[in-house]
Amino acid sequence: MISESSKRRISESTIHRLSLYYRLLSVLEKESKETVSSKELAEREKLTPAQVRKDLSFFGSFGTRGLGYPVSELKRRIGEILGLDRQWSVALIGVGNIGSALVGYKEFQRQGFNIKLIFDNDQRKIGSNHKGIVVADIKNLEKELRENKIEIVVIAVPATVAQYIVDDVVKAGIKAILNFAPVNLKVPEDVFLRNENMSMELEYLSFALVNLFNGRGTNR
Amino acid sequence: MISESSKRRISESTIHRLSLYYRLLSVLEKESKETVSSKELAEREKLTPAQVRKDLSFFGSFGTRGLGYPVSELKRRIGEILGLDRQWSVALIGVGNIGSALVGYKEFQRQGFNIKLIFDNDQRKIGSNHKGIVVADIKNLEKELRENKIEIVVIAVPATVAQYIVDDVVKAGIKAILNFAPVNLKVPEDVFLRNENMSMELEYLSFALVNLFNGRGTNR
DNA sequence: TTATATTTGTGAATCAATTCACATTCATTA
DNA sequence: TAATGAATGTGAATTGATTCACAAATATAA
Ligand SMILES: NC(=O)c1ccc[n+]([C@@H]2O[C@H](COP(=O)([O-])OP(=O)(O)OC[C@H]3O[C@@H](n4cnc5c(N)ncnc54)[C@H](O)[C@@H]3O)[C@@H](O)[C@H]2O)c1
Ligand SMILES: NC(=O)c1ccc[n+]([C@@H]2O[C@H](COP(=O)([O-])OP(=O)(O)OC[C@H]3O[C@@H](n4cnc5c(N)ncnc54)[C@H](O)[C@@H]3O)[C@@H](O)[C@H]2O)c1
Repeated sequence: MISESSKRRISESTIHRLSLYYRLLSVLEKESKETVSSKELAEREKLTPAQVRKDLSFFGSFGTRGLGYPVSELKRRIGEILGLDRQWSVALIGVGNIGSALVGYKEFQRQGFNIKLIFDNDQRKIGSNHKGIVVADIKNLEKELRENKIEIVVIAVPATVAQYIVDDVVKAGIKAILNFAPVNLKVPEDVFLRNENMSMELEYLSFALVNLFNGRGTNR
Repeated sequence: MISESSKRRISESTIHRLSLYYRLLSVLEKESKETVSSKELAEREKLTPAQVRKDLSFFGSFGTRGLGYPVSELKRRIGEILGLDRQWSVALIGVGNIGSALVGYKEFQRQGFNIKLIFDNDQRKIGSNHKGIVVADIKNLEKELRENKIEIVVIAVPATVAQYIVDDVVKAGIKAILNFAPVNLKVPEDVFLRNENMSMELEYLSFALVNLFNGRGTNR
C-alpha cells in the first residue's frame, strides 16, 4: 500500500519506527488522547519531529496543520501499512525452550499473528497439546503448511538443523520466515527472512561496557 | 579498546556486523581454515568486501596483503573488541515463559554471559530451582545485584511493571540492560539499554508480504 | 472576520554509511 | 631475485538517511 507505485524505497529503519509509532498510538488511544503532534510523538520515542513527519509522509499525509495527527485514525492507517489490519496464519517449528515461550505469548495473537500449527520431530512431543494446539510431526511439514495456508513460519529448532528445515519450508511455498537459530540461513531472493538474534544484543551491551564508558547509553 | 582514543564513532551496524564475523569465524575455525579473505567473509554474510575491510579497519589492521586474515587470530581480536574475552555476570528478572527459556539457554554461557541471579515476585517461584539457580525475591533486588557484582540485567517481566523494575535496577548501579518487554523504558543517559522486540520483526515480515511483493526478501 | 499561533509536509542541506578504486604490501612462482 | 598475482587498507566518491527551514494550511482567540 505504498502510494504511487512505490516510487521511493522505504528503509528498514522507517518500518521499525512505524512499529514504535503504532505501539505508542495504542497507548495514547487508551489515554483517550484525540490528537498528537509530531513533536510529542518524537519526544516520547527519542526522535526528532522532522523524522516522524518524514516517515509518515512516505505513505501519505495523515495530519492537520496547526493541530497534529488524529490518534485513532493514524493508528489505523499505520496498522494498514504494516498489515496489522488482517489476520496472519503462522506456523512454529521446534517446541523447545524458546518455542514453548512463543506459543504461550498472547501478544502475538492480539496483533493478528495466529499460531495455527506447531511442529517437532521429538516423538514425546508429537501429539501433545500446547495451548490448544496439537504438535504435528515434522514429516508432514510441507503438506500441512500448504493445507493450512500458512503465511509466516517461525524457526525455533537447533542451529544444526535449521537450514534443512528452512529448505523444506521454502519448498512449501512460504515467503516469510522469522528465524531464532543463530545461523546464517540461505533462502531464495523472493523469500523474506528476518533473524532474531539475542546474542547480538548482549554482545552490543558487552561492547558498550568495554568501549564506550565516556559516551552514553543508546536505545534502539 | 578502540584504537587511538576513539576518534571516530563506531556505528551500531558495524558492531552488529562484528558479531556476525565473530560467529562466522568460529565456523571457519572449526573447518580448520587458516586464513580468510574479505571477499569470502563478504560472500558468506551477503556484504561487500569493502564493507568488511572498512569495519575491521576501524579497530586496526589485522590482515596480510595478498593473503587475507588469519582466522583464529581475527576471531580472538574481534572477541576482544566485543568484550567476549571475559566473563560477564548477568541477572534475569522474571521467570515466566521467556525468562525460563533464557535460563535454559546454554549458548549465552558459552559466550561468557553467566546468569548468576534470577528474580521473581511470585511466591510459588521464589526459592524454586531453575538449572541450579534458586529464584530470589524481587524485594532483595538492589542488595543482591550489588553483592553479586552483576553487570548486565535482562528484563523479562510484564510490560506493565517493567519501568518500576528498571528504576530499581538503575538505582543498583547497573549500566547495561536488555529488555524483552514491549515498552519504551526510560533510563539515564549513562545506562545502555537495548530492546529485544520480537513483534517488530513479525511486523516487518507482515509489511513485506503486504507491500513488497515485487521486490525481494531482505535479511538483516 | 481578522490576526495570531501552531503544526504539517517537503524540498534543500547536511550528516553518515557504504562503495569505489587504487597504491601498497606481501606471498608465491619461475 | 625478479616478476606476477592476490588482497589489504584507506582516501575519495557516492549513495542513503536525517535534519533543517520555511511556505502553506488550519485552529483558535480577539
Ligand atoms: N532458549 C533461548 O533462550 C534461545 C535464545 C536465542 C536463540 N535460541 C535459539 O533457538 C533455537 C531453539 O532453542 P531452544 O533453547 O528452544 O532449544 P531446544 O533444544 O529446547 O528446542 C529445540 C526444539 O526443536 C526440536 N527439533 C530438533 N530437531 C528438529 C527437527 N529436525 N524438526 C523439528 N523439530 C526439531 C526439538 O525436539 C526441540 O523441541 C536454537 O537454535 C537456539 O540457538 C534460543
Ligand atoms: N513469551 C514470549 O514469547 C515473549 C515474546 C516477546 C516479548 N515478551 C515479553 O517478555 C515479558 C515476559 O513475558 P512472558 O511471556 O515470559 O510473561 P510471563 O507472565 O510468563 O512471565 C512474567 C514473569 O514476571 C514475573 N513478575 C511479574 N511482576 C514482577 C515483579 N514486579 N517483579 C518480579 N517479577 C515479576 C511473573 O511472576 C512471571 O514469572 C513480557 O513483557 C512480554 O511482553 C514475551
